[in-house]
Amino acid sequence: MAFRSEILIKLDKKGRVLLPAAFRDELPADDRGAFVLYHSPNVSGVVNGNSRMGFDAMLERLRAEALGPKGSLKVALDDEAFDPAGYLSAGARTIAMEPDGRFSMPAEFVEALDVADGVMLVGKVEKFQLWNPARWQARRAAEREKMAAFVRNLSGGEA
Amino acid sequence: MAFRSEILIKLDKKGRVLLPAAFRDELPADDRGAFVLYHSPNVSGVVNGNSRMGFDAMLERLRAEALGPKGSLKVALDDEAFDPAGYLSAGARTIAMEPDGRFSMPAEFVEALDVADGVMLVGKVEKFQLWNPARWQARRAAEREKMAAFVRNLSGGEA
DNA sequence: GGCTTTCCCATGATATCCCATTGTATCCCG
DNA sequence: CGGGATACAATGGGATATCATGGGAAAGCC
Repeated sequence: MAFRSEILIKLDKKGRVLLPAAFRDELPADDRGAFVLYHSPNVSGVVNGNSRMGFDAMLERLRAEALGPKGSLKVALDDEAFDPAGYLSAGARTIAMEPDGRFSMPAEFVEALDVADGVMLVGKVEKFQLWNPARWQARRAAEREKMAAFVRNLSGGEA
Repeated sequence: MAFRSEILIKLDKKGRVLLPAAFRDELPADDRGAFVLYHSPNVSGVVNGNSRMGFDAMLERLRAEALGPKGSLKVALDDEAFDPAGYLSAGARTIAMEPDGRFSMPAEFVEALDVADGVMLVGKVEKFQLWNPARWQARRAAEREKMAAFVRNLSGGEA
């Protein structure tokens, strides 16, 4: 399971978006009818997506990391302590797809992305992202620079 | 089963509140007609909600954890010892829904939340919370900071 | 008999279902 | 290897169902 490629998809006047076949094929075989969208925890204007399975697994790792083994009972009772998994959940929505792979984009995400008639879907290995197409172009240009620098600094075995 | 998303719901002049479809769908298939509301054990102004099943399971874990294997017998007899599960139960109410998913909010919760015409429902994975909308905004803003810090401190491979 | 609670119906907005269209990729067959 | 036939991906749009909400009528309850 690995999300790849960037695909520009129409947002039609009924608010529907198609999850491209390339992404649908990466959803678990036994849970193809729905997936999860959630606000990026630290970048505004970015919405992340994953399979329900993938999202839940991430929450679980998060809690294990943040709270230790006895965390589950504490997190169930303590409403004061900060719970990163709870935070992400609040910003997440389960999205059901029609048989043809389309879904209606919740208004909150349309606003967050500030998109009007197209959404850029970007594969990020174990998750994917939704971007405003123009913003993604800018981001992508910036990342190209960083990637080049990263490769340059890989100081391989060669002199 | 995982509660997600935040939804603002009207509290109408008859004291009714709708449990949104997104939350109703997370209730066990064989127990869709009712759920449980209970006061947060450590944050005033917050009311928690869960399926009857989920709430009971939490109480059970609580007793097992707090009192050990022989806890159930002890708790049945010892009225002197403090029983956290009993405490939570006292602050809990089973809420029956109408077929359309609405329920009438008990006055004690309306007071605790200090709401007049709207309630914010927030998904927290294995339970959900009810908030005064304005208070939730404040809480959410604070948590956004904490989340960003949390992500920052995940000390990736970068130097 | 007023008051609250429950049941039922109404309504606007949204989401879902279903069918149609177009373009591209794949297949099949000689 | 060409040349269509076929399958599937992406999109549009009408009809229908569901969601969230308001409000009237009926059924308790002191």
